[in-house]
Amino acid sequence: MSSNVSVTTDIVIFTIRDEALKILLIRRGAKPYKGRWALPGGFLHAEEDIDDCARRELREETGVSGVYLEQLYTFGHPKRDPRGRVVTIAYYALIPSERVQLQAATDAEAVGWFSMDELPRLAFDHDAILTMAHERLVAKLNYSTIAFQFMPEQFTLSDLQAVYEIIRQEPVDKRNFRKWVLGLGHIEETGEERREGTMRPARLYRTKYRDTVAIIK
Amino acid sequence: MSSNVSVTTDIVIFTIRDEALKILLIRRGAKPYKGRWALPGGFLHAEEDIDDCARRELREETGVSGVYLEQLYTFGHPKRDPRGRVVTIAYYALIPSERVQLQAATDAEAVGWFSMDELPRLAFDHDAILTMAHERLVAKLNYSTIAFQFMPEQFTLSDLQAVYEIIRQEPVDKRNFRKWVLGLGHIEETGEERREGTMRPARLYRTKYRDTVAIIK
DNA sequence: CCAAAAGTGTTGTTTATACACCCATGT
DNA sequence: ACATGGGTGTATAAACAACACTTTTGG
Repeated sequence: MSSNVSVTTDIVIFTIRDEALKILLIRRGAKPYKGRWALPGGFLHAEEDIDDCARRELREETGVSGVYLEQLYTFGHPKRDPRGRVVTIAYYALIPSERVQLQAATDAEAVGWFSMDELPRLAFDHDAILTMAHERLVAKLNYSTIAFQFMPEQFTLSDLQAVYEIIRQEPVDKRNFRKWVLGLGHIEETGEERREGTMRPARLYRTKYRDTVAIIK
Repeated sequence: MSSNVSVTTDIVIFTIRDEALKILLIRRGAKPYKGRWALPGGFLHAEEDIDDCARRELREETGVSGVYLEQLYTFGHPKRDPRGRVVTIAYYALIPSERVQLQAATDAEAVGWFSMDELPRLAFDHDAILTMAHERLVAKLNYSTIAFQFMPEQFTLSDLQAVYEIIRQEPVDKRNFRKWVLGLGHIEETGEERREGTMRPARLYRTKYRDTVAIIK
């Protein structure tokens, strides 16, 4: 019952930062693909569930835990890793923008956030993994509450709208958006407001079902 | 680069038969779970792509090839197989009803088609795999042309409607269904008709894009 | 002429889209 | 008083859902 197949998990970590959708990459310090940027990930431990493996890698690379994590797809082309036969179970995670700071928990030199439109060449088949994760995220915007996973505890409707605009790469009508998102019944007013600079304060909202991504419509 | 993890694929094979959605199961002849019904599947070969592994298992168990096959999910709980650490990449396949006959290509005693509502107890975590596959199939009916994969070369609109009714387990309005399915633009008349018994002949259709499952609306 | 499935339109309801002005605040 | 983003409603178009009768055939 042993084999010459190794199993890893790789994680595509998304966040919203500087008004863009960013992905976390790490620079490889060892062969193969030494010096290339790659998705965080690593080998499955002996007695570890695969979800736990992905969570562990996420925590080790970003210091973040308790965020949305979903299995994406399993990649297993025989030649995808020059070292030998490695099957990787790809996950993707969504991190609220506020928590991005915790990235300092890891070796700062070797970690970076990249926009989808300024990606470096990636190690292994990680570009294919990343592309699929991005497609899944864009698709899920339309039929789930996945975007809420990017939000901090409290947020304004404009904050939330910005997430949709950034991921869709196109403007969203303010009134229609508010009608739609309030009609979902998945967020509620906190009663507080955010005062910022010289403008009218914005009402703050929170998600009613913090850890759940619901399928909608 | 070797490990004590084994990798398998398991396949949930759906077809429409006797006016019901059926799943192919095989009876295990060896321990563990000897005598229990299980999903067809088997170990990943050394130089084999994982999709190819699933295709091979499908062919070995049913004699069928060239059908719709899609990766479902990867299951890897450390205790899911009593023999040791086995991660399984689950797939699901859709077989046109006409081709079901080819099942005789395998050991007839040990193979059976089961309806979702009369399933036996299954080996391993195969009930969880099967449940997920079924949910995926039902979900995909609503936003893809996946149901066409159950159809033979030529079929009537009533045949196709029956597939939707069987999977959804509820009646579908004939006029709305026809408007919708013809409006998709994915099927066309063959020009032929099917005469059967003492009733008005039905027009025959074929799918325009035989091997593609399109995402719709 | 009967039985059985094939085929065909209209209406009302819900959902999505387009679009522009007033409000509250800090300086 | 002004600059900035916050907040609000209506009208049109499109998609979806409900619903019943006529047609064609073989016996």
